[in-house]
Amino acid sequence: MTARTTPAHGSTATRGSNRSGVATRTALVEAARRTLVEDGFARTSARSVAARAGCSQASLFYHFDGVPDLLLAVLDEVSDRRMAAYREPLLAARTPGQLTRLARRIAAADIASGDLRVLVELVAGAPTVPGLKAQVAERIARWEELVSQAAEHFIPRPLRSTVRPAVVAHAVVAGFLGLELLRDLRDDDAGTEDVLEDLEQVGRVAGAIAGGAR
Amino acid sequence: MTARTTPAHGSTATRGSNRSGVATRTALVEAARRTLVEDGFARTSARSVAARAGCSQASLFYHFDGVPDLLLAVLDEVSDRRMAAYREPLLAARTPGQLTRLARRIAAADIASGDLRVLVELVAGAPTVPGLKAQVAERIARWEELVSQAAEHFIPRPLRSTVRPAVVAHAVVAGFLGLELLRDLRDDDAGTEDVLEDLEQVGRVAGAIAGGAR
DNA sequence: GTCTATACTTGGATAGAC
DNA sequence: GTCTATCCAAGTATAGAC
Repeated sequence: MTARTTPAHGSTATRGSNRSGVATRTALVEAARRTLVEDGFARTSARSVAARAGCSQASLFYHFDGVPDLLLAVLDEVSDRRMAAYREPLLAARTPGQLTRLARRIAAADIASGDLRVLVELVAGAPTVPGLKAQVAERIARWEELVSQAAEHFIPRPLRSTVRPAVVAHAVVAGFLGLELLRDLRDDDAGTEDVLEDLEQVGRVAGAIAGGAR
Repeated sequence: MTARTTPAHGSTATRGSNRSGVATRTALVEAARRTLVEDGFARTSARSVAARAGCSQASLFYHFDGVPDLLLAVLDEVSDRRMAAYREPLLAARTPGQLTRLARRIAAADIASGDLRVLVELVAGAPTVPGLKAQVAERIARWEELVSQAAEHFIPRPLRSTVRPAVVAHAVVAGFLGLELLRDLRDDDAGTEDVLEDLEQVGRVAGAIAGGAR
């Protein structure tokens, strides 16, 4: 149940001034993403999204099973794009200095693009929408797994039973989400900037101590 | 504008089987708190709260200026109670071991009572409700100040320009909120438990190294 | 103070024309 | 595929009786 709606496209023609079906579908996903970022989960309704996408509500329900289904499509788009961009650099990091610089770069990009906001809105809003919760949890879990793998390179084996990589990853993801949550509350990026700044300083020092500075 | 509604109570009598006005007011605050915890911000409506409080919607609008005003009363109740309970012990902590044990105790209590959930729901939901945002931000700021003061005892002076107490406090608050955000997503406390467990282990070791173990 | 009843608004979702 | 028109549910808020 709740299978993703993917209507068959009989003709691929983009006829005249009307855009094709796929174009409308794409526009809806992008409109929903922007609405989540700019107006928040609560104000992301079929009406508001359709208006931004420049189509009618009915089109939304033609292309998707409902609003939650559309939100899931947004999550997948953001999730896949982030994973593609960050997976390799994260696994390639070897010194604390590299890792913290990378973390800062990722945070800056995710904040500027609104991707982090999309994740926060969905994580915070999903629990009230029956089907969404599990789906969102799965995407977050994938992200935690990646961070966990990256963390393994930085936790000496004898410490791994005390400072477990998976646990560190959970804390890191929670930290990112929490920082974005607070950032929206004060719409002042300074707080997040400062945390990353201090973290990078610490990472730099740790990298130097570890010796393998490059 | 948007001043808190506090109707004058001419007679203090609790007459017959009807509870007094203050009792209804209190019941509404408690009902709103429970609704936030159990159903989330989105489902906390005048209807749902009044039903749980055992009174009519109209009573809610008599005692409060509207739903946001009621939510603010909930925030104050939770905020003040937490501050009263945690202020002294937090400022009294002197070893990392003490601090992490305390942090764990606080987290456990806040999760069990639902207070942390109230904070998360309000921080996440406030931005969409015009008046609420600034008020919630103020309460969170108070909490950050306290944590900042506690953190000063643990950051050696030469390090305080690199690891700024206020920044650490911001990160800590973000971490708590983020962990609770994720906890709700998977309704499985294990993740949070593990983070606090590992943190306490690290704190214990750090406390021993610092020498001042007690 | 508290109630019932009601006016008004917004959102999800579908029918049926084109 | 996309639209307009429409139905229905749920929310905020107020009026007026008691």
